[in-house]
Amino acid sequence: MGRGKIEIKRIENATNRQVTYSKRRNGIFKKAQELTVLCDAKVSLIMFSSTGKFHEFISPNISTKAFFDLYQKTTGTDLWISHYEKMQENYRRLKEINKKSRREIRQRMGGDLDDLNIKELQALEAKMDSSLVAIRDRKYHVIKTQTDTHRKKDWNALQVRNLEERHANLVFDLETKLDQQDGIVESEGYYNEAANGASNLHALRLYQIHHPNLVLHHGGRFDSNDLRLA
Amino acid sequence: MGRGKIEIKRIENATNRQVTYSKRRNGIFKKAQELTVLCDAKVSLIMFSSTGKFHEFISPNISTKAFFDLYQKTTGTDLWISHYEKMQENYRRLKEINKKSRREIRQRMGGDLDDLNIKELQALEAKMDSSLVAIRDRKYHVIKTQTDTHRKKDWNALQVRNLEERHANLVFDLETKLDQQDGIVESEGYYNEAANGASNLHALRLYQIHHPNLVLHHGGRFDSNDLRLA
DNA sequence: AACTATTTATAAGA
DNA sequence: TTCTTATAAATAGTT
Repeated sequence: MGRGKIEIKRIENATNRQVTYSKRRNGIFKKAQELTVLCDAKVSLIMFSSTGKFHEFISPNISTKAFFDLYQKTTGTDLWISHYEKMQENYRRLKEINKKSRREIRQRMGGDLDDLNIKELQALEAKMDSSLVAIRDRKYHVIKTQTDTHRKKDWNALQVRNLEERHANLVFDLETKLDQQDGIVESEGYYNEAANGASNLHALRLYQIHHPNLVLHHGGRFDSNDLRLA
Repeated sequence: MGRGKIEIKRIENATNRQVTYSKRRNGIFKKAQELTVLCDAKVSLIMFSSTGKFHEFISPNISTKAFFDLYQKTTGTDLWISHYEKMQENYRRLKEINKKSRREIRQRMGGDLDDLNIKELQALEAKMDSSLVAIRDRKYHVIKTQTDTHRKKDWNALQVRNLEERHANLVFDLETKLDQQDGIVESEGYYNEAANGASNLHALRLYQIHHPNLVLHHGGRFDSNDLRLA
């Protein structure tokens, strides 16, 4: 439609191409606008020229975000899935770690012991015992370094400690005889994984670059109210 | 452009509207296609009719996903951010819970005790003690219910147990005297939060609905190769 | 950015 | 729907 018929192929002359782009862009935006109004349709028309200039038309009755949601819902496509999957994977990992931690705590609290065998129970007991010693050590340290107003309590505490020490030795001797196995269940290895999960997440942050040549046709108008640069 | 000029306003007759939509849709798709080729532009044209029928044209030299990435990059908009933020919030929460769990375990292992006061140390010790009792109970239970081939071990274990029981009582008595406080630090409250975090995440799963009236114009063609229903 | 000869799109009718 | 065709609209080439 013009002085002569043209073949639909890339216009090699850059100036001509730019001029044609500009003319036809207005034409297609007008068409989109008319379609929106005449047929009560929702239309999203986004284009980038060969020089990277951006233009958009979107029906006034919908936002770009809503349009996308509708698009994804309709097509069954999920444009976010790759991002989501990475994050969900990290989340899943963290949950797993959490579950293990909670279980470990429960066991150390004396619950959730039903599916441990003797070997495991003994290992757990040994750990607990040594931990208790450490906690008591710390407690006595704190008590000892307190002011003289607590002297009496210190004495009591030391009494407990001596008793416990003697007892611990006794237990140890008996346990040594009892034990037939060697290894101790190691269950802290997964903490490193947690740290990795966190740093991977960081890489998911989306960039936010503003393009200087931004040109917007916004819905419902084709007159000079459009925002234009260049 | 037709037998008569028309006013650009919603066509009230549904049949006419549908017919016009159909004709003009073809027209605008052709225009988009020509623009793509003539001007070497990237074009995304998505539309939904008033009856919800979906049609799309996208330039053959780009995917919808890539188009969107380009769109976001160019406009500085981030259509995913709200989804991301929710997930990040959950992730952050889970990490916090995890940190607490790990700290609690470390404390129960006898580490990380430096910033606990006497009160807290005593509470921790009490917990550990009762946990140890539970673990031992379980161990003896397992031992007792084992076959007769382990009878000798059982006997040893019982010896340990008796000793420990007597000792535990002794400790308890002394501790009772020593303690001045009443409450016990409760530190399991956040497990509930963990459960909530997980279920919130669940709600983030994206729906995947395939629309039965799906119609696709895919890039670069306007002949009968298009997939069409309806 | 305008002009205008021509092509193209399409409204109405079949 | 699809085709036909008179007419409106878009635009290629020109100024």
